[in-house]
Amino acid sequence: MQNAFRSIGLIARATSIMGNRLFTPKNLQANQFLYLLRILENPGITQADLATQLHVDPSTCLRAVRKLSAGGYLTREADPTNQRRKRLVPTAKAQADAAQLHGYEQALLTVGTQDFTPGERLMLQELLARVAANIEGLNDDPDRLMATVKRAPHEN
Amino acid sequence: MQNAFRSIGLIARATSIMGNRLFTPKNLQANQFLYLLRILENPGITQADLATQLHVDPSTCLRAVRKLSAGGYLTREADPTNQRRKRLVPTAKAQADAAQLHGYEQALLTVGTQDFTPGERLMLQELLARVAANIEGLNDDPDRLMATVKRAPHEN
DNA sequence: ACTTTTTAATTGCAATTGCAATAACTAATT
DNA sequence: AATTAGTTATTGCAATTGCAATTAAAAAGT
Repeated sequence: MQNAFRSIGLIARATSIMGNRLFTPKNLQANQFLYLLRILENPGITQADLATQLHVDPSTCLRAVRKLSAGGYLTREADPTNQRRKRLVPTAKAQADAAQLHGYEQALLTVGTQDFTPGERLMLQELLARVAANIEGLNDDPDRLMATVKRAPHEN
Repeated sequence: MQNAFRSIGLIARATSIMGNRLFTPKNLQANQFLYLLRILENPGITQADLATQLHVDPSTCLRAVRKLSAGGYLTREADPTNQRRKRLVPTAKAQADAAQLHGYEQALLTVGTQDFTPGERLMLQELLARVAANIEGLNDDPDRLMATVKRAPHEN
């Protein structure tokens, strides 16, 4: 049996490529659909919070959001209480695509777990959510992973 | 509960960043350690096969391998039976780092599943391996995913 | 034997990414 | 109130990525 993280990497690369190919006709490359889904579910979210949710660099988030804005999928409204914060609000165009975006996510799950029992499907989602939480915990203490790597380093 | 593929994307991005940071002191950026692990486990593997295993573009694979070669981690030996095939063979330097690379993979698993029972850990690995197989199956029939996306397209 | 098709590795290109540093604004401290 | 520290968004930069097209070699078909 393979280390679970190898499978995770494979699946992530494969689905990213498929998603980008599927949505390029709508000018939604580069995982922009991931950002759009989150904004649709959290209207008014800020870039910083979105970057945290998606585990991408704030600058990466900025550029994806900028492209979505240029494409007419969202507007960036300054928060009256805090001039720096830009609230990301989906447009009607984004709302029109929401169903297809969720349909894509659901299709991935359907095909990816096509031979699963409902119980297995639920189990997978639960276990992965826990792994994600554990990995996010490393953000607050990155050295913990290093400490867990026990073998000798063989420095150059 | 989140769609499993969201968790997969999050985990993949987070671990990729951590891995790159951990191995930059050894000049192993850009997921090169993933390639090196596979080559260590499959000495003599060709670039095409490696690209298939890792689900990356052959050109991406070429450039990662080229950097590993430049860094002294492997040699590229022409296959006598087929002039085109270049067999990738790990060097002693690569062997010396093998333990640390496996240690990193193991550490990821340890931390990522720190609150799991052994049974849950095994279950996760099995379910993910099956998902990976299902997703790879899409390579042979990419339209199947599109067909599964049922919602209306709302073309531009 | 000759042509066509497939395979393996490669290159140019445009686009995305993360990191480091910066700007602008807000909060906290003295 | 003034200075310091922290937050939010941003930009320059170097590096990686996937796609499309190219080269070279092998296999298949005629």
